[in-house]
Amino acid sequence: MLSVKQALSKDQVGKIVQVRGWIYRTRSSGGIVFAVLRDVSGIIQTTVKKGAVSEKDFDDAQKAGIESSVMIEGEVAEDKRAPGGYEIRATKFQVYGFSDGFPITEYQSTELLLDLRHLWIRSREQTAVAKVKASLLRGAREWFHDNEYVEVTPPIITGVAAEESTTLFQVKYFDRIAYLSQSAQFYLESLIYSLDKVYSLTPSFRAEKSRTPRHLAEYWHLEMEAAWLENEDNMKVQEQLITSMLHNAVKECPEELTFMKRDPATLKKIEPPFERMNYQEAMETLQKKGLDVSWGSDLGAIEERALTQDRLVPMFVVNYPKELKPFYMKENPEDTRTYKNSDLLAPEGYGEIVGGSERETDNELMLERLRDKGESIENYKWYLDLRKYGSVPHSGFGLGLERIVTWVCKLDHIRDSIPYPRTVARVYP
RNA sequence: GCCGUCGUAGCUCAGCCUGGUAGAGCAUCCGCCUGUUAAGCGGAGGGUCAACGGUUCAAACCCGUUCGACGGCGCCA
Repeated sequence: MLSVKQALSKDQVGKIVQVRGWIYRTRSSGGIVFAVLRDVSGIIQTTVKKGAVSEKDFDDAQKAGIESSVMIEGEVAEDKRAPGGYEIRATKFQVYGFSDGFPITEYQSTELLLDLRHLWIRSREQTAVAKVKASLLRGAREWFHDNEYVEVTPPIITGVAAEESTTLFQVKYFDRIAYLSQSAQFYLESLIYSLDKVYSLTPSFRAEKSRTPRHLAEYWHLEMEAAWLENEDNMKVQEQLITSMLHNAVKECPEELTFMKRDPATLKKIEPPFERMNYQEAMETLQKKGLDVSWGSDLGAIEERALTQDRLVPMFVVNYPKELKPFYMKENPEDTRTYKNSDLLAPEGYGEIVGGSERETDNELMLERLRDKGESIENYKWYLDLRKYGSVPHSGFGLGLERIVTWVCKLDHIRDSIPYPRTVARVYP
């Protein structure tokens, strides 16, 4: 048994091979059936001629519609008329499962593809995206492994509603209420005291009613936290990690990237260091472009797009005003209006993909900020404890995996970066 | 939470402005076709026009309400 990709080779020409998979396209013209076969590795045309196979096999080949599962045996031939340049001339056509008229046809709407997601994930687009995603993840894990980070497994169900409780999903937890995690950060911070450098890959849940091409209610969150790490070094980790992810995808998935209209060469060229732009400079740049922003304005979708749409390499925006960011970030001693933090923006207008910062170590400062925000101190008791027993400077960040996939695969919407997107309007299938 | 667009055959849409009793292509089924590229030719079946209410002799079409979907903003990764 060969994969389709293996069969598509000059070495196989003249040999009898067996392939199996699903019918991707099929056309019949009386005495000959053209069945294009799909498997994980690609597609290949097979021709089934009357007389070259048994009568039953020929009947089955005529009947087998799109997505029927089959095994085909035949001789590999080079043929200019075949898409891809090679075809298999069948001597056997064995059907495992006939397919009813496949409901996804040439004409598709967004709604249909979401309703039939369990079938649409078989598409070549979805297959390519899934492979690229796996490659990006492998690149990330390799980098973490090479740099002695320990992968840890923080909880998904959490007990207190830390950080803007409105954005959390509630779950019934025995006879109490618990919440689905929106970030593993606090738990990762607690683990650096023993493991020094840690990371985790977990689903994160946000109950924000976001209706945008950049938001999911459930997404895969790659987070890292390291002791003794200052904000500038935190950015170095990000640019190295992302480079490792991109380069691994280029190495493992050049065909899938090209299929998604992403030239692998543009990713190959991305290397550290990424540009660091101060928040202040970002505001000035945007003002020069004619946008109505000033100190204290947040960078929304429009602003991020304006900053990055002509770039090919990600960029950091650093040192945001404190009022725009959460309480746990470290004050910037060079400008105490700001934090030692960074947002990493993807190029080509795709927007924020990573948010990170050095963490505050002064409990008094954090208590003050929490009080200002009207938060209940009780909820943060264990977190504040961490600073009481051998506090160290440390930093970390969170990366939205689907955001990177959206950029790398040039997707119009983040929902296509995950097999079963969870959005405000959809939990089915 | 806010702004906008759209619900007609299994799918993609036309018809709505200007009311008169339902159309096309694809898919399905039946024929024909030995080099097709989501082929071609002939035939058949397939519709509570999202739901409810109103106006009218008459509503897919005009008006209202509800529901659903999608596009965008905000929030974030």
